Amino acid sequence: MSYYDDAVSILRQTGNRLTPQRLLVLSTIAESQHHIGIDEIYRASKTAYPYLDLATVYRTIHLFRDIGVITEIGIGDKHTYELRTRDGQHHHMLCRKCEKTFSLSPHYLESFRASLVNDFNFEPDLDNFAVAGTCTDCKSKLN
Amino acid sequence: MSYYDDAVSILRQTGNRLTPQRLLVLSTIAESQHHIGIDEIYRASKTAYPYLDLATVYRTIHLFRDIGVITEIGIGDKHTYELRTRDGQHHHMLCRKCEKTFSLSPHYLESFRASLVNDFNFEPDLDNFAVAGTCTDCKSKLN
DNA sequence: TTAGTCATTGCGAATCTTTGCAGGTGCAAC
DNA sequence: GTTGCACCTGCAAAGATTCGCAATGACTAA
Repeated sequence: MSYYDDAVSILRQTGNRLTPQRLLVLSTIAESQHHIGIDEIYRASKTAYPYLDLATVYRTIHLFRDIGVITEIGIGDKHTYELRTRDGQHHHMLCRKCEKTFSLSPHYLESFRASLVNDFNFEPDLDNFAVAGTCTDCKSKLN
Repeated sequence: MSYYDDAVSILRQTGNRLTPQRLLVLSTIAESQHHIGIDEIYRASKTAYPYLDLATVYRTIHLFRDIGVITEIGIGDKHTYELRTRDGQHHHMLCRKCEKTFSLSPHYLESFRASLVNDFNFEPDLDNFAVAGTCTDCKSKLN
């Protein structure tokens, strides 16, 4: 349960309170094996605590995103979320056609980041990084 | 008025119709000097044609985005739009603190794109590309 | 352990975005 | 110039997201 300790310390460090609702939403995301959407987070969490309000889920998700506990991935117009772990840091490629997602090692972005820092003194926040495009399978199906 | 010709031909090529509403929205975006949000597009276009419906603006914007006539830039949770010109192709860096945006030449992404194509045979769509981060000014103010 | 403070919650309402449908209209074919 | 048809639009209603506020409860300090 290291995600729990990490998240707790981040919440503490940033001066936020540990509430049952937040921990519930956190565990729902952590236990999901894939990216999970707001609606699913709400539904799953609500079974554990029926008084949970949708607005609270939205607020919690945005908080978690802003303090770096979770990663937001834009799939089309829909947003999904995923726990951000200290070690397993990765980015995403997602296919516009089949909507499958693929992981991407951070090293692919390192030279890009370096050039922005060097040339513009701009520090990009690439934590929530996702590229859309066309995957191998869908490319071959095009012919 | 080359944006007009470009957009018209793209609409034609993709089998879409040229309607007054679409041309109106197009010109509103083209005449705006900066990124422009849905609400502003609606307000400005509605003065020219009061029957224009918000739903039509949304549908038009999404169409334009999907066929590549405009670029969508996510600023925080808000989306803004900008005309995509053949020659002046560029990407964006946007500062989370001051919300200013900066242009980025496509060449910064070329090696990134190339490595995705080589290593994964994944063709990224980087047309609508924007990175968030911290700009020079805001970085220096942090101290 | 207790009390006080202030962030957080649930609720309802406001706002923003999308959808379904019936009528209108661009455009291709004649 | 006319016609036909599929695409578009405006409208209204649904769905998604955010906001305002009063009550609650997590945390700090003693």
